[in-house]
Formats: sequence, C-alpha cells, structure tokens
Amino acid sequence: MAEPARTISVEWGSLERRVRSALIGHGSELTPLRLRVLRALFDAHQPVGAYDLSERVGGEVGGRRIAANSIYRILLLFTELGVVRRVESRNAYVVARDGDAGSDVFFLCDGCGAVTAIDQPQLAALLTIQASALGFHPHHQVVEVAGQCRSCAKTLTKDQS
Amino acid sequence: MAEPARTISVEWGSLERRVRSALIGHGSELTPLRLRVLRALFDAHQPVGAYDLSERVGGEVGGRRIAANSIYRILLLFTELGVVRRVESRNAYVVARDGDAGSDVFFLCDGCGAVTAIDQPQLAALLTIQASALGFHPHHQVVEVAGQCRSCAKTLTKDQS
DNA sequence: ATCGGGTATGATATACTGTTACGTTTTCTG
DNA sequence: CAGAAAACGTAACAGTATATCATACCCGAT
Repeated sequence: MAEPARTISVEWGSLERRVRSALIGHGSELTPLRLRVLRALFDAHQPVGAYDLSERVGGEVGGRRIAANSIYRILLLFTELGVVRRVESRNAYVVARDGDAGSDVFFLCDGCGAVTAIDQPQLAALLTIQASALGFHPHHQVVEVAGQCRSCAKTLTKDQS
Repeated sequence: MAEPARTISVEWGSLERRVRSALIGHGSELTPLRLRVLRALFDAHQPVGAYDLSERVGGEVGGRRIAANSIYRILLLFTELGVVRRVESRNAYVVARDGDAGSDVFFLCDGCGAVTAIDQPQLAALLTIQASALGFHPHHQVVEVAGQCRSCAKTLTKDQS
C-alpha cells in the first residue's frame, strides 16, 4: 500500500475564510459543528463518506455521536455553496479546490484513495458543445476517472515482478 | 412532465445476440433470468435501479420476487461484459450502446429521466492526456451530465412564462 | 421578561443500495 | 448414475440517504 498523496491544494486558513463568507452571504453562519465537519474533511485529504465523517467529528468530542442527519444537512449546505464536492463513484465528499467552478475532473486512486482534482476547461467546453448539439441544458457535470496514481502504480508493478 | 424520450439506440434482436455471444465467450450462457433482466433494462429505455429492476422482472412472472442478490450478480456480470453501464450519479443501470467502449458520455435528464449516451473520443483523449501528465493509470471513467433534455426544457420554459 | 420566529441540531425511524455467507437446484459431463 | 460446476434462492447484514418530529438557542418585538 502506497502512502496517500496530498492532492487537494487548499490552505486551511483561506478555506475557513472562504467558507465563512460564503455562509454569511447565504444568510447562515459557520457554526462549531460545521467548522468541525469542514476541518475533518480537510484533514482527510481524500474523499470521506458521510458516516465516516460523523465518526471522525464525533470522535473529536469525546466519542459523542453526531447525527447522520446533521452531517448530511451540512454536506448539502456545503455542496450548494460549492465548497464541497460529492464524489459520485465513491459516495463520498471532498473539499473543493479554491476556484473550482464545479467542472473539475477527479482522478481517483483505487490504491491509496487519493483524489487529484484538476480544472479542465477544454473538457467542459466539449461537453457544452455536445450538449448544445443535443438541445440539452446542463446544470451539473460529473467527470471522474478511477485508476492508479503514480506511486501506487509503481508499487503494483514491483509487486507483480 | 414531458414524455420520456427513447434515447439509447439499441435493437433488441442484435442486443440479444450480442449479449449471448459475449456470455458464451465468457464461459457462461444467457439463462432465462438473465434474459429477463436484460429485457427489462432494455424496455425501460432509461436508467433503472437494481431493486426496481428486481420488481419489474419479478412482476412479469406473477409477482414472484427476484432476489436482489441475483439481480446484482447479473448486473455485475453484464457490466463486466460491457453490455450494461452503471450510472454513478443515479445508482442505476442502462443497456450500453452497441460499440460503447466504456468511454461514453451520459446526458441525464432530470425531468423525464431519459439518458442519451454518446461516444466522445476527443473527450476520452483529453482525459488520457491529462492522466499521463499526472502519471495516473486510468482504468475506468465516468462522465455524466445532468440537466434538462430538449423537450423537458421547453416544457419548463412554458410553465414559467 | 417573555413571547414568538427562525436557524441549527438531535433522535428516531425508515427507505434505499449493496454485499456476504451459505444452501439448494439445475445442468453438464465422465 | 455420480460428481462437479454454474445459477439461483434465502437470509442476514452493512452502508448510504432521507423524512419527521422534537428540542435548544439566539434575537428582536412586545
């Protein structure tokens, strides 16, 4: 098993500021629970499921369990604000890159679970063109590629030799 | 609500032949249950969940319920053979277009549920290039666009006027 | 101060999705 | 026919998501 690579480049400080202002602009605020959820997601550096997140957040506070419910509500809020993205092929969630307009491509490593998010405007453009040709009005896109990251691929090759 | 559009262009006869030979090449066969699952999926003309499928297939035979288990096994087999694709953002399954090499783009209508699958080699190429640049070895890609199809978009516009 | 409203969270239940383990039936084949 | 392998069933369970109702808290108006 290769070591998880840190792949989503987000600074905690700027993330917190960004989320706080997004929430305020939305008429809400960055409550302690929301902050803890955001932090747990940030610390994971990879997609985390809602229930896993619930345990992580609860664990911080002396094992007190957080209602799955609340986690989902917070995840919904965060995704609506664009600060968190759902990884469809994993049923999990990650912190969005700063500047991610919702058209990022996710490269997901089966080995270490790391996710690399990149902006790919040409790809988004292709999809838009294709959609127009179909008379289709897109409002959300999912582009996810599963495979092995560089280090996991190396490890695998050695193992097989 | 607009009428569901028929979007996946597959002829039943050729589909059955294709699946049968794929199964035989795999050392299996097209059993009655597998045939009924395939048919139900074909008739739906849109993504269908596993449990929904279970009911549809069971309903044909006097309400006898088909084990979710068997449905999943068959779906797994079909997806391995490439005759069925999983729609990640819907937790559902559709018959693959003939010639779909696994790199199709799905346009999913939120209104009528219809799915339009198209081949988009340029897009696959873009993803491959990007993967190489990252040292990433892809083995599976998911490209799904949610939105409104032509007719549902029209209906919506009228409703709003 | 307290009443009322809104926001946030909890508690509980339930639905939906997917997997595992094991047993039975069928079919093929020697 | 015996044995093996494939196909399917049954049951239990794990994981993911939502619905509903109750509660805590803040804050402004009375």
